Amino acid sequence: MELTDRKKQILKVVVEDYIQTAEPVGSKAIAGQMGTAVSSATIRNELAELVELGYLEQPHTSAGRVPSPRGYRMYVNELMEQHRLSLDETERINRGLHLKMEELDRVIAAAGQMLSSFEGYPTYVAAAGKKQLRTRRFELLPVDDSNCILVMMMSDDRVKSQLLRLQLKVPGDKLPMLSNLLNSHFVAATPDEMNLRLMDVSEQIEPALFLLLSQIVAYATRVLEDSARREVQTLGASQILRLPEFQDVGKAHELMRFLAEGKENLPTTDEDGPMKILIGPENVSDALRDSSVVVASYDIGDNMRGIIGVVGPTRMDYATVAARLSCFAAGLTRLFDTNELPPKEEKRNE
Amino acid sequence: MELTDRKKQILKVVVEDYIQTAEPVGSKAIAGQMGTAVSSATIRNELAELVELGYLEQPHTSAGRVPSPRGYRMYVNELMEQHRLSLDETERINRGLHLKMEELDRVIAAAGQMLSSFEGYPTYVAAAGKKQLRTRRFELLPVDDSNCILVMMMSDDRVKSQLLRLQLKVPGDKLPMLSNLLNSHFVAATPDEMNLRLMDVSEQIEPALFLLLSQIVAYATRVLEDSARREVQTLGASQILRLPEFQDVGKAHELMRFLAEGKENLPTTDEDGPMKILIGPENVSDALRDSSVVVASYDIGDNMRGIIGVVGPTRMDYATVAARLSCFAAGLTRLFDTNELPPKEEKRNE
DNA sequence: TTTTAGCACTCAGGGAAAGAGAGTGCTAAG
DNA sequence: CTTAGCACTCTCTTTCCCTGAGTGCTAAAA
Repeated sequence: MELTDRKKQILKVVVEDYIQTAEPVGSKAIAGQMGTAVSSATIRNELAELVELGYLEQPHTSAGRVPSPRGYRMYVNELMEQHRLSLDETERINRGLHLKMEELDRVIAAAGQMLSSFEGYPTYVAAAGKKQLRTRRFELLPVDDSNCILVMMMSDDRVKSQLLRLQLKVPGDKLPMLSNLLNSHFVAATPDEMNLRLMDVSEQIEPALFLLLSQIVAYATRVLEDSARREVQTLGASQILRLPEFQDVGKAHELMRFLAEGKENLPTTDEDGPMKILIGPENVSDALRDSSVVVASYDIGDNMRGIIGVVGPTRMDYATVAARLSCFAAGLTRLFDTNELPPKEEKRNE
Repeated sequence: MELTDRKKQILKVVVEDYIQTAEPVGSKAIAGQMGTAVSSATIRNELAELVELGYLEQPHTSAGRVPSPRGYRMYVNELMEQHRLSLDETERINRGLHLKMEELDRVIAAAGQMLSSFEGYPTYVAAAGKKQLRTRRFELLPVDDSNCILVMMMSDDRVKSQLLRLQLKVPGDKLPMLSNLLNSHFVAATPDEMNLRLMDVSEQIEPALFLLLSQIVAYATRVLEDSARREVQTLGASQILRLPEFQDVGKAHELMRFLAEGKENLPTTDEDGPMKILIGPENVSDALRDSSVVVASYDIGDNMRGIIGVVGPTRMDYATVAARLSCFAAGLTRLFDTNELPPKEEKRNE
């Protein structure tokens, strides 16, 4: 059943009032905030029906009304007005994002930190490769008798390097040979393939070199696997302690533990959509059943994709949070866009 | 004035009982726990004097006694018995430490995480170079017309690399020349010196190369500075919510904010000592005034030094915490000892 | 002089009782 | 369909009282 316009209007007022005050909203207050002049009694009748329909809840008989998850959902889907960020704020966000030019993880973490302090809620961020990473090129640089440098370039243009401590002395002039071997046999390989190929060449080369080779392959495998792993960082978790819904230490503890330990289970955006809102029980994780999550995704160059999300009480200012989040996501995508702004080599850092 | 043996014994009982229960300790309970048979009345007299002397406090007239910071200090300095970890536990710690072989930051963070879950308190970790880091060697590898790879080795044997996006096309055959220039003019330099030297060579080379050169120098400078910066990580902050002293959300919030935002001000060990215990008001930071900190340091190879610390209520089990912390510090030092265990190149990772 | 038993006293914590206030549901009139 | 009026409900706060743990003091015992 479709709600009448007036019911929707009332629902909207209730949600927005409750978002601000965290107190059940009474009929009189609603009447005051509604443009059209209707008496509180009328409102009361409407409220009773909205409760009936499951959009509102009543903490106890003689209290005001509180939105139910379903009410929030309706609000988010139909009632909520697009919040327009002030130019000033957009500016501030973009400026903040451009400030830092460091390693990928840190830029993202800094963004999450900033978002968290804007919203007053905890946030989380993560980045992961879109497709399986592969090796692209190897280079071995001699250092001295017992050390050499391994440089490895990956399919997403990132470069990793590492000092290799040689167990057995390998004459410097063997390195180019080994380097060639790597580039001929171990390029464009996924972690799984690496080890297979290692088997293939095992008989072609002398044992001393093979030892070094397997050391290199092990390192490369780990780097590839590491980059594939999506590492979630949470920021500003302590913010929840400001909120009235977490004045109960037990509840606060539960959520904070989840944010610290179970963060891998925080929601992601769907494949298609750029943003996703999960309200209360819509969350799968038990720890989030009384909270809401808004999460957006952004592109990191062409090969990676990241997410940035906000965790808050169901009584969250969805309009503003969603607006800010889009702004952040857009800003990050722009920041990582390789086709723009030439002097940005730093962003591909690791 | 020196305390009598019996007073010390009583103080010890009070501290240890309070550490366990977090409840003020009464004279009767003390009488029960003391080996020598004395009546509670006698204890009461002694207690009154200990309060007089500032070793104990009384929350209110008719409550038991609670150790004052001074009491804890006395306990830590003289009364506390060396806690001996069980072999099993030492084993577990060392096994846990050896498991991970990743980037430095992560190994350390993993150690902090483990420590935190052992103690049930928040922990913090950090690592920093002992002396100013310098450049040691540069290498430029061609990729294609508009990209090349910069490899840079530092005085602590770490290697960093980076894809450089060239603003102007630089013919591949110019790279060795540039590489030589770098190795002849920019080696063994601190960040400050780097820029000075850049000035020196500015006229010797053509503008296109100079642009690239300054890009490289900027990158190198940043890397050197980054490595010098001591980045503190805090772990398990939410643990405090389990403690009775932080059932007050306000207090919990204050400390958690500090752990998240002011962590740079967390105490370090002194130059000399390997471990340091700070009790309540001995802490400089306001947020730690009601808490205690135990911090230990460890060596990371020859060039770096790290700290690992525990934050808890003044009512902390100092004996156990100190013992575990030493074990962790020793384990980490051993883990990072380059002169041992040949196949460990990974630990010098970044 | 030190220790002990005895006893009155203090004070925090918990529970019951009472009052206030906000808000509802219902009824009857507009 | 809307509104005014009114009785009713329920939480929250305050107050009061009681209980119990633990003390401090005094006077006797060692």
